[in-house]
Amino acid sequence: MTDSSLSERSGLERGVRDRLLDAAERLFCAKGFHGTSVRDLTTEANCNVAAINYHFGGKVELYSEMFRRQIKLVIEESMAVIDRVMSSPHPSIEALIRGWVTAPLKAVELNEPRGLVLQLMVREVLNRQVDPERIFADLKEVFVARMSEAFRELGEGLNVRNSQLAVFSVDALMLHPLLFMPYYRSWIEGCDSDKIIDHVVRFGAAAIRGYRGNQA
Amino acid sequence: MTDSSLSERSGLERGVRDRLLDAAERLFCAKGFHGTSVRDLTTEANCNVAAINYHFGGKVELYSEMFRRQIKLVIEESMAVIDRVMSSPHPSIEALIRGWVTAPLKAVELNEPRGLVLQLMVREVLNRQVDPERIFADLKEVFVARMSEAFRELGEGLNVRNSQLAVFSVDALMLHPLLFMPYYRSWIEGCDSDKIIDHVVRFGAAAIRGYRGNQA
DNA sequence: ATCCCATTCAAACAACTGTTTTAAACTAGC
DNA sequence: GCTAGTTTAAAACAGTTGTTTGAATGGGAT
Repeated sequence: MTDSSLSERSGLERGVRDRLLDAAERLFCAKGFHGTSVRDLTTEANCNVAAINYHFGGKVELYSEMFRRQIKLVIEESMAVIDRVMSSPHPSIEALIRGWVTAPLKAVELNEPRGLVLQLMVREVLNRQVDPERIFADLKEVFVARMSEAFRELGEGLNVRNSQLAVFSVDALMLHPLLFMPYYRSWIEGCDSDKIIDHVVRFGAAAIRGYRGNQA
Repeated sequence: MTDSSLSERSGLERGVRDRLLDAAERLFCAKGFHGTSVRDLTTEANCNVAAINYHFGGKVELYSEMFRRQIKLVIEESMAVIDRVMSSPHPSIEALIRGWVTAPLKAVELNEPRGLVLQLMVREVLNRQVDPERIFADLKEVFVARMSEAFRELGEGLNVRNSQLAVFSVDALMLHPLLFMPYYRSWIEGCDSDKIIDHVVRFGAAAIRGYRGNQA
């Protein structure tokens, strides 16, 4: 009984290339680029060290490939949320923010990849392992453009720049607990992810409403 | 003419230990912990590789030492700002937030250590190179406690938990442009650090005022 | 001058890094 | 069954990592 026959029967085991991408997702998110060696990756993926260079060309290429795949998923999910909220009968700033931040914050609390990859995105911006422009181009053209447009529709009176700044700031409100969740939980009494989400929604919505009134 | 006599005359040259701490500040902030080798550090400090182990015991101990020193400075500055604003004739939420965020955001725009070390703090939380509790203990006990207290004084009606969450959220509003300043500048037309600071002040103050009204 | 202690130095240390090599195993096509 | 092409394997590659060694300095105190 060879390995391949066993893997075909189980129906779960995937090829070496996919196993490496899965291992990369887990390990890079947990320990970062420099903290993860190619031997960590290949033992996690149950394959030979040479497989990384054979299938991807090198460690950084594997990293970029995994990163690109994840970013694409994040953007798709986010766009779906915006469309869903904006096409609902009574769209509101609160519903929009809640739809945006709930999934990532819930995910990071459960240590799921959906939240961890956002942490890695921040780390990546600081480490500059790959060219940021190539990775974040879609984020700018697609997500920020669409979300700031939605903000202008819901919070009337916002000009373009202020709506873009508002998108960045709500991103800030979400990213902060996403990065520092343990500190929220231990420093603030009785603080769980539900309370944080409610806070972000109310804090962000109040800011956008109040902000609109006194802009230049 | 020996090295020591030369250094004494110049009055600027400091001991190897201090030169290593300076080099650590520059290089760790620029390239992170893993991205900086002990040989990078010692050549920058103009000393032998063994000096790190002799004076600090190892690379991580040098890192911790530099980090501790910088955190202390950050906390002291922040506390001074709070005291200055709160003892002024007409303290306001706007003045408090502006005093808090101006220095770091200006510093990061000029690539000064005052701002870079805050970037490194975020990176450190993600990399977990040193024990976070030991480093951030003062931040919790001193800074968050005092700032949330000031928020409660200025924004009457905030309870303890909401004022603490507000401190975290304003920190979020500051940290986000501090990490992503280049993206603010290139994605948002006509966006400089002054406009960002004004935005954070108005956005944060509007949130706290509006937030207060509808809390449970 | 002699001793002592702190400091600095070049050199070597073992362990680990990402990548390459070369041969073996496998899978299809004929 | 043979062969061509893709995939895997063990081993070695050259380079870097953080740390240690042991000898060589330096300046005071006795």
